[in-house]
Amino acid sequence: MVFSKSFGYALRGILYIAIMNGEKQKVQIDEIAEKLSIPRHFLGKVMQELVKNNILSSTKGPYGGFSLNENSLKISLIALVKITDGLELFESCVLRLKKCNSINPCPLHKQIEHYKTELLQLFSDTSVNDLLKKDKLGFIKSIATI
Amino acid sequence: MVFSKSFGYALRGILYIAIMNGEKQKVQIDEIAEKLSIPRHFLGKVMQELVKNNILSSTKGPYGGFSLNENSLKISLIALVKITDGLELFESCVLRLKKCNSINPCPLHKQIEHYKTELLQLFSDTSVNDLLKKDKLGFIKSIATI
DNA sequence: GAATAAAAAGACATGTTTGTCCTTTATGAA
DNA sequence: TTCATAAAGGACAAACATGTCTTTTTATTC
Repeated sequence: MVFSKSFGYALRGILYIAIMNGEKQKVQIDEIAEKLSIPRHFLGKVMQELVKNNILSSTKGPYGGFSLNENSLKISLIALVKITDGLELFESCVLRLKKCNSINPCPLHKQIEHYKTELLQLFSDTSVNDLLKKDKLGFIKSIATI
Repeated sequence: MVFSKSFGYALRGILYIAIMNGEKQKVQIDEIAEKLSIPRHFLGKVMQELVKNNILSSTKGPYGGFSLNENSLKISLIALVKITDGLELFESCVLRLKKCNSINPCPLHKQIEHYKTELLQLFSDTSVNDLLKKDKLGFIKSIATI
């Protein structure tokens, strides 16, 4: 349920680039950081990681910036979480017991397992594209409100 | 979904004392820490906090230790989370947007809200006592397996 | 080739969580 | 009263997440 700030920054960054696409292909980190109120350099690291994982492309120099790949928007939320946070959240015990499983469950195992499964399903089935809506201005507002 | 280690330590600590109750009223921090493989001093801090919040009692000196209060086991999981972690997890936006709400929702708001509500409900409705079972040995094992 | 623009990369700073150590305080027993 | 025992409390350390700054690399334009 609680993901890292990196995850939020990554998702919002991708969405911002997607919305800007059409007006301009390349979007600079300075613009994204400013519009979304994200620390510029920290966002830079996050975006670098997305480029390394082929979620985004980047070009240096004048007129450079970050841009979407053909399949950028098809990425599932779970794939994004995997890059920014890893999957421990979904795979590990709430009480952080290493040996907790359905055979030898912790006291909360049964109660929690249901949520983990459902959330995992949702995040596997939902792509970044699924989150995009028609109203550009409203959408920018919704990802920009700190 | 992911709570602090303090939460896990607190819950397992209370459960351990509950299980030991009957055999002896007071349980020492050293015993709990050893049996549950929890860092002794860190557990000490967590237990202190529980005493401050009237979840447990403690007595110093020989034959001292931690013991349950009359209502210790009636405490809800949400009350425990509140003490160890605070309620931000349940109250804040997944993307950490301050102004996210049902009127002005972030792109994940609708998808996530359902889980937050259900988990909050579960944690409000479940008491520590609800987690206790018959089989003492199996239960100790289940809270002790790191 | 020189100047400029933008991402990449690495070093450093801050904050929070988690963990350790040492001293103080309270309690019970001899 | 003295001693031993156990929690309380404070100071410190390590690890990790987050944030900032500076330099390097790459690309574009002139």
